[in-house]
Amino acid sequence: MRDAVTPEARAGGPGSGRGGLDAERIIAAAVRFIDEHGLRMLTMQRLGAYLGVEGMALYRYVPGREALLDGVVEAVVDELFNDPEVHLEAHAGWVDYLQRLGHGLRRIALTHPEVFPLVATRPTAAPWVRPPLRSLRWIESLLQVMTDAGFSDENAAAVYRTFSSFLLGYLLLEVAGRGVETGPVEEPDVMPTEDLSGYPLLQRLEPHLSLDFAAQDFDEALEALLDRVALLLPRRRRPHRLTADE
Amino acid sequence: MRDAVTPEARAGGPGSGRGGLDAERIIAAAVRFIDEHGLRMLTMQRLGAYLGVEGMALYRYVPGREALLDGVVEAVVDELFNDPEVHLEAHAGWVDYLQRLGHGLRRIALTHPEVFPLVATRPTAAPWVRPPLRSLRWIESLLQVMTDAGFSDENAAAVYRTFSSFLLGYLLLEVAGRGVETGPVEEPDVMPTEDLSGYPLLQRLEPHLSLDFAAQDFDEALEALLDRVALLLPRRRRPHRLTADE
DNA sequence: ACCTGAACACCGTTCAAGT
DNA sequence: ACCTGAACACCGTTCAAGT
Repeated sequence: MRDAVTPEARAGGPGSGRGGLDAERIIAAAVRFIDEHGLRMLTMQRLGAYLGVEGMALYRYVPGREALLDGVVEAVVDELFNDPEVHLEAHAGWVDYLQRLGHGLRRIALTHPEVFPLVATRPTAAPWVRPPLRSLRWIESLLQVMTDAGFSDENAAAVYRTFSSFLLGYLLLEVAGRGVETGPVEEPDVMPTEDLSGYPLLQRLEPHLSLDFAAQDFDEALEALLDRVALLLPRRRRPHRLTADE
Repeated sequence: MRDAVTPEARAGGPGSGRGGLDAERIIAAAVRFIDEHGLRMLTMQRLGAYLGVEGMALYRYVPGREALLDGVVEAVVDELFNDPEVHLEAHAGWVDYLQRLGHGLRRIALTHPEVFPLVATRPTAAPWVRPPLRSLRWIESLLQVMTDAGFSDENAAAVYRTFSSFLLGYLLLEVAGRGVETGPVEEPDVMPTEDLSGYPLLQRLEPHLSLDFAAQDFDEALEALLDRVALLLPRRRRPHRLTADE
């Protein structure tokens, strides 16, 4: 629904184009605001100020705070459509497809770590829509690819469920590890490195527990999941792995 | 820290024992309040009323709302210590141990579906503490069991990470599916069964997408995870599966 | 047409005052 | 010793009023 972008000169503030509010612009500003200041700082009045306006002005374009957050989630998830690494059409088999999709969602999580908990935990439109893949278009696309690849309806659905919970758990932890308060919380008030006396193994293994095994873990775990999924395939239709030709 | 339970006659209100507040009782009431009314209804004043007192009275025992929520998370997670199905000591090998632990956490999630999102997303005491297994005692115990079973330090830590993200993703989705608003949200305002025209596969597969494959999925996925973990073991030390002796 | 001031009901939190 | 009233700063939200 691409509407003519009004004036938008008058650079200046972070609202970037003070000339004319509209829902889309407000939501985009909310995303940036959360990226910069964290979810718990987002207030109607502060978002208004961020856009050079009083908070109440936003209500002309957005039904309320909850709807705004829904819009934020939708906007962030929709970035997947503009990710050049993730083509809905041009994929080399379902393994390649799921890998691209998984990495695309991971990129979103890492680009908007403060928004991702919202993507993960906001109620979905229907009970069978599971975060973080919460766009009907993408769910349909995934089911399409899987059934085309020879998976039964049941198995295609099971893959969607498994894939969702894998991404949700993995990315939420990865993002939480990067110093994100995933709830509405105060300053972390950094615990003075917890007293680990009485926990000898925690002391010894602490270096191994720190995140930053993240990228590697992710690929391995995704690989394992895909291997397991491959076993669901009825015949000898093993996926043509990452051979770039079609 | 079992302190003499004061009067507590005067039954009546849901506060159950109006005779004397204290942090423990307030936290327990908060857990019950969230179970009954949902997280988004929990307010200092409403919790006060629930306990037969004005909201401000709580501040004598609890530093503030955030600390209260931390207490809620801790209390719920600590239920694991009283779960007769989960014995820290009496386990028949690491597979049995991880299965009991996983099911114990699932039971917690299903007992307190409205609290679990808090368990899942609240910032942890240290960056290497990963929800939902966020008790130092349990993490230590898990690492102990795994290293005792012959896993290297690196692998024991990797198992903790993998296990955590599996449980987090799986249980958060399961709980979200059971009509829980996992965020601070208004009435779900049940979408009038979304328009699925244009999404033929979603229409066709919708029955397969509904949750309630939950329990089965969980066991299967946990099994798969444990099989994968078993491959990390150096020698022929395959776990003695569920033989109840010793 | 679009924004603002003032107002309302509700938060979390503090503290002097009551009992 | 323990709770409450009143107050403060801040929410989300509505609406009559300004421009």
